[in-house]
Amino acid sequence: MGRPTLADVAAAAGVSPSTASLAFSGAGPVAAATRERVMAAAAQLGYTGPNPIARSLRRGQSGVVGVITGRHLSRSFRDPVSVQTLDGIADALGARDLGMLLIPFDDAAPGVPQLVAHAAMDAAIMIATPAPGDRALRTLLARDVPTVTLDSRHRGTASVRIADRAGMRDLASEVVALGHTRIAVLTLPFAPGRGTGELDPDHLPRPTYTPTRNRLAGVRDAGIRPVAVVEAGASLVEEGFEAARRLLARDPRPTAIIAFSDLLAAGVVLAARELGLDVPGDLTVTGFDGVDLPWLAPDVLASAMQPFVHKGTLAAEAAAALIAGEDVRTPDLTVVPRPGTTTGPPPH
Amino acid sequence: MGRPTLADVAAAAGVSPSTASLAFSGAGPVAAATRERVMAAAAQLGYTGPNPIARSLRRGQSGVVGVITGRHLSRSFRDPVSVQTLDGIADALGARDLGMLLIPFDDAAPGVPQLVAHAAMDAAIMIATPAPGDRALRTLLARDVPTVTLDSRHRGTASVRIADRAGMRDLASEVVALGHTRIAVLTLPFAPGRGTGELDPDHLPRPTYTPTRNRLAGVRDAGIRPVAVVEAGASLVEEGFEAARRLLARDPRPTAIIAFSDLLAAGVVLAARELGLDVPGDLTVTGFDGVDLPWLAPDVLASAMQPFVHKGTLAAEAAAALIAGEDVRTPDLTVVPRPGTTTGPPPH
DNA sequence: TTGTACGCGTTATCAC
DNA sequence: GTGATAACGCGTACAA
Repeated sequence: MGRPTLADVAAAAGVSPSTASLAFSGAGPVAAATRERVMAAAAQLGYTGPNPIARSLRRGQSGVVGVITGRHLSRSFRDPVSVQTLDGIADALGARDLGMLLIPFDDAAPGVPQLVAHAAMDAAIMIATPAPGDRALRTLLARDVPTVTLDSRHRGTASVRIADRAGMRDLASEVVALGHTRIAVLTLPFAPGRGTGELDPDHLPRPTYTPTRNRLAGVRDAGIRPVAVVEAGASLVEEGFEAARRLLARDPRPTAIIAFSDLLAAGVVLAARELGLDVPGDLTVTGFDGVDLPWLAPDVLASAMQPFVHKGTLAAEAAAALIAGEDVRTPDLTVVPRPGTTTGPPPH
Repeated sequence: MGRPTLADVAAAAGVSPSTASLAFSGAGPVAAATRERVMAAAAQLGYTGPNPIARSLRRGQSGVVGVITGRHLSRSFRDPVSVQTLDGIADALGARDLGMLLIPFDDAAPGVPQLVAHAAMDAAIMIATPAPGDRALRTLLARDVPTVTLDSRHRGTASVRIADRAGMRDLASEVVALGHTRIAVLTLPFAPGRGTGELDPDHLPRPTYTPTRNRLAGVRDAGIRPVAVVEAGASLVEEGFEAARRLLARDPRPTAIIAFSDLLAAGVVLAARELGLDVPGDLTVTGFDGVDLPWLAPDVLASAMQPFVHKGTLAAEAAAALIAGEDVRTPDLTVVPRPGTTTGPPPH
């Protein structure tokens, strides 16, 4: 015989299955003596508790929240942004005894992973901001899995958003206030699957990717008309490095580069160092996100700090609320300026 | 009416439930025309595939592997060692369409999380090497969840292990060959829940924590009789820093410090820098693990590189094999020396 | 090639 | 406080 079932325990204890169930779940009135007998029988048979799958079937809930990360977890794990978000999610889910099922997915790759389409989950959180039509998101919605997205609003999902437009406006305004006029912008991707490339500052397409759109709007809100715009293919130090080489080769050289993420900005700083440029003496650099990059010492990026952990926590709480059938409305989070050491007046 | 079931689809298509099931799973002969009708009915009703929970119950498998990490994922995510291991696990599980359920657990905290005790999983992988009697491991074994551990052997589990004793012996031998005689050792914890502290080199307890035991044995294999031993409370840069301050305050000062992890060794290098000591001119430092610490530049730690990603892959494959009911025997992995820049002859 | 019948292990509901 | 019954949604012998 295989694993004992609750029915076996009940039989051994001389009670009905329903009573045994109550004894275990504690969800009903059971005489202390009866409970004792049930527990004793369970111990005797080596029964370690209700089969979680059967319980899930009966209750119609799996107790699991799917967390959709970028393909290759290595990237998510190495990216300080995802790490903090995941951390917040893990904390909040754990506090509710909800499981966290990690599902790597990349919309650029063909096919939809089995797990997105078929894994048991009561709700899902998409770590990466999905573009409109994102296949994972579509699949989840088709399955009626309540979904939480970050940074962007989609039909049928709850979303946790951040006031990044205002944050970028404030940050960019400081650059303007310092006297810069030849300002270049290094953006995040405008849409999934686009490579790195230079754009015409006067004819920028509308980014479908929300964070890019908001931050671009923030730059404009600050009254900046960039002398050059480079779109990075991803938020990576290497991308920032390459883009900065292009921007810094221009004549006249920009006196400030506004990057849409700290990782990109870090790449800019490294490129400037390699060219023998002083930051901020020769070049002002700003980032976004407010992550900790000790290896960039002695420089500390001027940035806008996002509350990533809190973002994760709110996302998980939103997921829990969706599971409970509640309506979810999450307030926009705000970003906090971080002065850093990478801004200064333009060289004359 | 709620979500449509396979029975609904079958009814709509005018076939029996079993036929509809076969049409979806593809596990039996179904006429093309019949399949068409079933799929059409499914599309019509918005049926997105078999309910994963019911399917799990029926098959007796959940398709999920639990991954037990240290409490607070932030720590695991920030620790380059865990990150690489998780990465390897994620890759190998994903390739098999197995879900990865992340379960934070700390044996030092009271209680066993619900998830360890009650989550549905076909197998588990413990990222952190469990000490004998580890409560999560005991719980998993009581549940008959096939479990894979790293670096240590336990009854009833498969294990992926590394030849760290030999690796440490080789590394330590090089320090000896350079002529050092006043060698201090900075170890990992001997057992869970112990704090930082200095130990008597002549009366060391036997570490219950396997990696510590093996690396200590490796140091002895190299013929070293340490002048001082400090046990770190955890593999953290800060711990290494504090321990190094103690060790470097000794008179006569050790000329070499052998640390049991790169993070600890990095802390040692930082402490040496703060004291104005030259590495390796005044102090030789070695680490273990072979992780990439760009922020320590220009120093690169002499170390022994563990194949963490591969370790994770093997662990996941072992888990899959256990699920399939196969016997698992994983070969010991070897470590590769990394020369680094932190070793040299002792000052005269 | 298709249909029937049953069981996976649990829990909600209701009667006693 | 306890027990009988049904149902959660599916897969699979087995019979047709």
